[in-house]
Amino acid sequence: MPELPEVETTVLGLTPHIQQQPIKQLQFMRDNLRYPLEKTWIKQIQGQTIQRVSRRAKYICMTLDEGVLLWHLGMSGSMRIEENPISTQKHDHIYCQLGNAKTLCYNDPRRFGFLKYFKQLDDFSAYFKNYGIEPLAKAFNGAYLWQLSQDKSQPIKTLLMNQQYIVGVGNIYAAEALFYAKIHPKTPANQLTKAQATRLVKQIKAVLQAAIAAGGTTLKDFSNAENKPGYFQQSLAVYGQSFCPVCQSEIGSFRLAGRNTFYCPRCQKR
DNA sequence: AACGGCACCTGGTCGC
DNA sequence: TGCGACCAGGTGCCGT
Repeated sequence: MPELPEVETTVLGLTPHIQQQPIKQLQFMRDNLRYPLEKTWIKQIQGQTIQRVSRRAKYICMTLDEGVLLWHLGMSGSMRIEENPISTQKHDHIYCQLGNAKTLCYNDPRRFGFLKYFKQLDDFSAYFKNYGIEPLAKAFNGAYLWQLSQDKSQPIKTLLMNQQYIVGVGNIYAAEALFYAKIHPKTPANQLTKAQATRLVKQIKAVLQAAIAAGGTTLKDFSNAENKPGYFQQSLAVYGQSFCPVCQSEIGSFRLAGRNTFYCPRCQKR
């Protein structure tokens, strides 16, 4: 799913409906998402107010009076707001009724997503200790990526998608950014020139921002808080495409670390 | 340590 | 129309 732009879209869409709202009722329709949902959370969470909604990496964070709710959308998750009376959908797993009579619904066909409740902020912070830099942060620049890459021989695409180094970039946006930067996905990270690193960072930021502006990419399951799809799939240059928008060459693909990897053999020479 | 392989799930699509 | 194989935005464990 949901890479950074889809999570950001979800956060932006949810915020006006749920921020500063008390949680009146929390319902788990099943307890086996990727990680178990613990029944004891319900009592602890009900009655608390959602103070703030934010994104970290591919996670949605809801800061409560005490602790944080941490959501991950997995591959097929989405969240939407329903007005009373709510219309239920197949694969709705969590309902959260708010003080404003709206209901936050978590839907996830494949159930790779999850919800965690951290009562202690320290535990919440600790959860992210092995996560890397936010790609839209100012500190993420060409010099940073070049430095990060120096001791790594793995393909640059694999590095981009490793959340330990850079968060939020997944299979779609890694392919898109590498295409615009004219870098072959298999290029060993430590062979990037400084100029390439600078180009790549610029294109990562540009593609993520463009995707956020378009409301994310909907290949199949993703929808925003209004239950509407994103539009960025119309702007994809290489992911899932047949011909290069620049040179009209046939788009190539191969498997890299188990993921289908799209590229233009002419624009992205090794 | 770093990497590939695969499991976790459902559902859509394609070929027979 | 039906069935099996294969594929999908992510993550994490297990083996080499």
